[in-house]
Amino acid sequence: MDDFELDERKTTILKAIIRNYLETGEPVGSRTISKYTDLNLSSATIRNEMADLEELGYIVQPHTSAGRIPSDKGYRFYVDHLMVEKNREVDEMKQFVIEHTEKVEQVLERVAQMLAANTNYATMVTAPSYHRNKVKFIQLSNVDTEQILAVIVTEGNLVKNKIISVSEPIDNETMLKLNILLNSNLNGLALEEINLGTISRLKEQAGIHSDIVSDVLDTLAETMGVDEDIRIYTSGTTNFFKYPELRDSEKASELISTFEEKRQLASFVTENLLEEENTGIQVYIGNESPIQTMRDCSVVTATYELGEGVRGTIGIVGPKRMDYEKVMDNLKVLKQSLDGILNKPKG
Amino acid sequence: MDDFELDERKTTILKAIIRNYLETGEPVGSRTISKYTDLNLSSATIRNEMADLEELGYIVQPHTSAGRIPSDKGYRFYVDHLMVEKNREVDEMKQFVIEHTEKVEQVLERVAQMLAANTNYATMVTAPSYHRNKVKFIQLSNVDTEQILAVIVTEGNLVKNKIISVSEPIDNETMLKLNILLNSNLNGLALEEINLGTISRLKEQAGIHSDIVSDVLDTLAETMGVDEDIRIYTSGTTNFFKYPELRDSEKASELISTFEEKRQLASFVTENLLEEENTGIQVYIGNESPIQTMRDCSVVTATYELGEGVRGTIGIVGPKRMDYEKVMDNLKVLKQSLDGILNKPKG
DNA sequence: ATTAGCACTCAATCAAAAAGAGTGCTAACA
DNA sequence: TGTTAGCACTCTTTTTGATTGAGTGCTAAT
Repeated sequence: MDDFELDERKTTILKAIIRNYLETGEPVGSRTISKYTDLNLSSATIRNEMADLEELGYIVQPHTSAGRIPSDKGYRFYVDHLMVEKNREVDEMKQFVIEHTEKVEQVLERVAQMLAANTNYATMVTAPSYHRNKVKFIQLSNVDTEQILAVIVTEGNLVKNKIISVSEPIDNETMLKLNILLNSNLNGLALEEINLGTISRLKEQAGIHSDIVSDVLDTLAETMGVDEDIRIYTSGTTNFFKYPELRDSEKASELISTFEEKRQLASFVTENLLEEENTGIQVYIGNESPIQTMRDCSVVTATYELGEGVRGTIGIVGPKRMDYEKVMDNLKVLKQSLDGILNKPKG
Repeated sequence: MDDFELDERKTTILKAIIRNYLETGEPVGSRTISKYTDLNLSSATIRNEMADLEELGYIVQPHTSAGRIPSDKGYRFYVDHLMVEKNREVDEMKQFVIEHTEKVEQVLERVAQMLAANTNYATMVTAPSYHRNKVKFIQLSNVDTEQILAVIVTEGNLVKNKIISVSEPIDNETMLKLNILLNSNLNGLALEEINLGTISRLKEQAGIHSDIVSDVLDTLAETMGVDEDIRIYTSGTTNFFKYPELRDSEKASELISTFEEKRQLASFVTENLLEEENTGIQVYIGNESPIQTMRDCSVVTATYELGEGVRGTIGIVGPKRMDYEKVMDNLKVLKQSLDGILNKPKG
C-alpha cells in the first residue's frame, strides 16, 4: 500500500490516537495526545497534524468540536502496521481445553464459551466441515423388523447415522450383501466423485432393494454435502452490551439475532475456506465484513485444520475498537490447540 | 383457593384491568375501566373497588398517582379462572411442521423458530430426553485397524455413536462374538437396570477385550444418563426488546445470557418430568419460575411425549403480560403435532 | 351505595441555561 | 519554517425549573 503518505510523526500520532481510543472508547482530543506521547509537542501542533490525518482519511470527527476517532482505514493501518505482538499468557486456557477433551461438540462449545469469557467479545466456532471428505466406512444393520440403521463414517472420523424404514424385513444374508456392495463401491470416494454412473450401477445391483440404496445415498449427500447446515457454536453475545457503541437496543438486537440464527455466520466460513493459502488469521473491519449487521464491528477469524482439508473456523466479533493484539493471540493459541487436539482421540 | 374473597363485580373489574394491561402495557386507571366495562359505574366507584383489589393483593400501583397493574397474584387468578379458550387458528403452523419433517434436530429447531416468530416471545425446545429409555440395539464395527465404531440405538430410535481406539486390530470373528455378547446381555435394559453384576459378568466374558466393553458402557451411560446435557434449542431471544418492561439493557442481557447458556433452562424440564400426571401445560408467573433471572417474566411450558416415557419440553418466555391464551393455544397444537410426528419416521 | 368535585402527587416532557470539551485560526515566536 | 499561545466559536452534555397530565384519595352531596 501507500504507507508513504505518512511520515514518522504522523504515524506516531495516529498510533497514539488509536491506542487511546481502543482503551477509552471516547473521541480523543489534541491535548490528550500532546501529553500521552513523548513527542513534546503542544496541542496546537497536534491539532495541525490531526487535521492532516483527517484529510488523509485515517481519522474522523464524530461532529465538529469533538475529538477524533479512527476510521476503518485507520484501524486497518493499525492492524497491518502498528500492532505489536504481545504474546500474553493464554496457557491457562490452553490447559483447560486440553484437560477436558471429550466429544468434539463439547470441546467446540467450551472453546466458544472460554474465548468469550476471556476476551469479553462475542464468539463463534464452527464444527469442522466435511469439505472434500471421503467415505471411509458404511454399515447397514437391522434394528427391528421395519427399520434399518445406516451408519456412515468419513475420513475425518465423522459419524452420521440415519434410520431407514422398510416395508418388509431384510434377512441377514441380504444385509451382508448390501453392505459389501455399498462399501466396495463407495469407500474412498468423495462426494463429488459419486456420479450418476456409480449410482445407477449400485441401484441395479441392489435389485429390489434399490430404494434402500437411494436412502443411503441421500444420507450421504446430506452428511457430506456443502449445503448441509454447518453446526456453529456461539457464546458471549451479551458482551455487546459492554460497549456503549453497540449497546443501543437496535444494534444489539440485530447483532444478537445474527448470532442466534447462525445461518448468516456461515459466510465467514466459506470466505475462509476459499483461501487455499491461508496464513490463518483474518481481520474484517467494519464494512469489510460480509455481514451487513456487523458494519459497526470488527471480526477476527482463524481457521483450524483437522487434516485432509477438513476445516473449521473460530471467530471473534466485537466493537471496532477491540483489543486486536489480545484477540489475535488468543486465536493463534486456540488454532494450534485445536489443530492438535481434535486429530487424536483422547489418550 | 379462596376465590370467594372476590364478588362478581370485583372479578369483572379485575378482569377488565388485566385485559387492558395485557394489551397496552400501560398502568390502567379508573376512568378507563369505567368506560371499558359495561357495568355503568363512575370512575369514583371503580376507584373504591380498585382500592379494595389492591388491598387484597391482586393489583399494584407502580407509584402513587399511577394506574394499577396486575400483581403476580392477579395474573395467577387470571390464568386460573378468567381466561377464555380462544382456539385461534394455528393450523398454518401445524402444516408447516408436518410438511417439512426431516431430522428430529431440525424439526425441533424449526419449531422453536416458528413459535418465536408466531408469538413474538422467546422460545425453548428440548430434545426428547432418554428418561427410562431402553437399549434396543448395539453394534461394534471395525472402521480401520486401530479404531472401532460403537453404535447404540435406543427404544425411541435415538442413535448415538462413538469411536473407540484399540491398540491392536480385532478380527471379524471376535467382533461378532463381542456384538452378540453385548446385545444378548444389554438389549431391553434401561440404564438403571444395568448393575454392577451385569457389568462384571460382561467384562469377564469379554476376556482380553474387557476394556472395549468398558468403553461401550461409558458411552451407554453418556447416552442415556440423566446428567447428559440435554440439547436445548432456543429462538427469538431478541424479542425481549419488544417489551419496554424487559428492554432495559441489564434485564435483557441477563435473560439473553440465560438462553444462551441453556444449562439453566433445563430446570424447567426436570420440573416437568417430575409431575407424572401432567395435564400438559404449565404456567410460571414471575417468581414462580425456578429461574431467578425470569422474575419479571412469565413462562409457559408444555411437555410432549414420544411414547415410553421419552419426553421433551417446549417453553415460551415473555413478559408477565403475555398473551396467555395465544401462547397456550400454540403450545397445545404443537404438543399434539410433536406427539404425533416424531413417533413415526416420515412416510 | 353511588357519584361529582377538588386538592394533591408524581412521572414525563420540554425548553432554556450552563458547563465542558475541543477545534480552527491568527498572530507571535524561535 | 515549524511551533506555540491565545481566543472565539461550535456542538454536545448536563442541569435546572417549569409545565403538563394522568390518576388517585377523600369529602360531601345525591
